[in-house]
Amino acid sequence: MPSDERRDQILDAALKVFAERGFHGATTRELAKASGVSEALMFRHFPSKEDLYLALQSHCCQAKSGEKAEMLGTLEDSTASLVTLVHYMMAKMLRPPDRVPELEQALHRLLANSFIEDGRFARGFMEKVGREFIDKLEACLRAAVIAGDAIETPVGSHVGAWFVQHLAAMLMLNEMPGKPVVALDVDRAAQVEQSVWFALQGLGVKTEAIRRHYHPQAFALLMS
Amino acid sequence: MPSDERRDQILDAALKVFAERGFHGATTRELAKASGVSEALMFRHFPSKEDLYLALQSHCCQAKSGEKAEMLGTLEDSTASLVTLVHYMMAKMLRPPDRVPELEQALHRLLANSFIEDGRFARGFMEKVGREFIDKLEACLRAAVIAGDAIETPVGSHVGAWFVQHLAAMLMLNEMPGKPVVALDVDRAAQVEQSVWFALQGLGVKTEAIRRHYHPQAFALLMS
DNA sequence: GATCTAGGTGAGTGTTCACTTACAATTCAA
DNA sequence: TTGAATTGTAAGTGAACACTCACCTAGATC
Repeated sequence: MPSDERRDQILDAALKVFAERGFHGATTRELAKASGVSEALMFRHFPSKEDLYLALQSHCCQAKSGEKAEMLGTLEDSTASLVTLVHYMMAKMLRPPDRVPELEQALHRLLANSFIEDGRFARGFMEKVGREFIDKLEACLRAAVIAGDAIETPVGSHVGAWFVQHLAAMLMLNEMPGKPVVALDVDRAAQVEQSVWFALQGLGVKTEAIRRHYHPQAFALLMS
Repeated sequence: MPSDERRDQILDAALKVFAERGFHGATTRELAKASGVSEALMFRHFPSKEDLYLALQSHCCQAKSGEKAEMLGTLEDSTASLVTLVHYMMAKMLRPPDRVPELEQALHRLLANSFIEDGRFARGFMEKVGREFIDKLEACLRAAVIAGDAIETPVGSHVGAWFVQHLAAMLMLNEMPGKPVVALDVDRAAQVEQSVWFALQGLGVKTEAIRRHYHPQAFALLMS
């Protein structure tokens, strides 16, 4: 097999193993076995376990970037888009664990680990991948203010957009162990709906405007 | 030295080491050295590394519980208390790293690790320690609705209270690596202020009521 | 003052770790 | 057909790991 393919194959397998066991918890034997090659070959492609880990991180950054750009590009800057964006974000984060693709789950774990370590991977990832989302959300919020659907508040649009992202991230983190850490006594759909309301209200969107633009059932159908 | 004291001494030292290096990253040699005893003695008190880790988790749960109860008890259920609570929470999470006591920092890291693992520790901790806070916040929110300071929204008071807690947790997590993962271009005080606004608005508190009750500078003086 | 017990340790144990070496198989241009 | 480069591995290596064991020591008990 050509060198690049092998490399990618090793990286793909390593993502799962590192995500499951953490950097120190993963052994080189496991890593090699998971990618179906000998340890020796793995060490030829990546001179050390640490190098493999770092390569994996930049591999993830490149792979994920750009994926969303097209979807975001088709949305105009408006209150309706704002609602769509926020719902999309929350619904994505609150999917039941078996609906989250294995690779995405692994990536989330890697990101969470980075927060506990030096944060470098998470920082790089957020800058490349989170940015587009935040920028769009911000633009839509400003459009909503101009349209009279949202009021000006002391929460800056940029900061507010990040708060929404933070909330979504924590909702996901909460679901990451098999059993949620905090088990709210409402079902998933209601949790999505309420988190969307909370976020939009937090940004200063008027109650009446939310009611006008947000129809959770319609969104649910659209996305399934 | 009596057995219980030694036990506690080992646990205190282990908290820091486990927090810094993670479970797999921490070696028994380090753990013993940090607590100033031989490995042999450590293994007499805790039959395995895993046992030490588990003992540490329940030790933390017990130690922290009850600390806040008195402070919360003195607050009446009102809009003013709601504002106070939310500001207190956000200000606490957004302290500059050097103002966070070492033990608390370590506890936060342990909690974050638990989210990535099976979540059991975090779940136990939230149930014991988070509950009081959430209950109080919920009661205050209901009082605010009755007082006409907040509107009824589709966001349930219990769910809303947890969203506030989630946002606060993520703000902290964001600051956990030395350098914040997402660096917002406003200073800490403004970040606290804006997160309080965001949270209160998210809960449905009216703009006018927030403006009437929330005076960040006054709070800042009060708490320093 | 002999004995017992609980607190304490230096010097290991076998195992597993990240990483290496020596060497075989395949490819492919000259 | 050759031979240099690339792709691959079985079988190691020393170091570090979690954990143990034989043996101290101080002070209470009889």
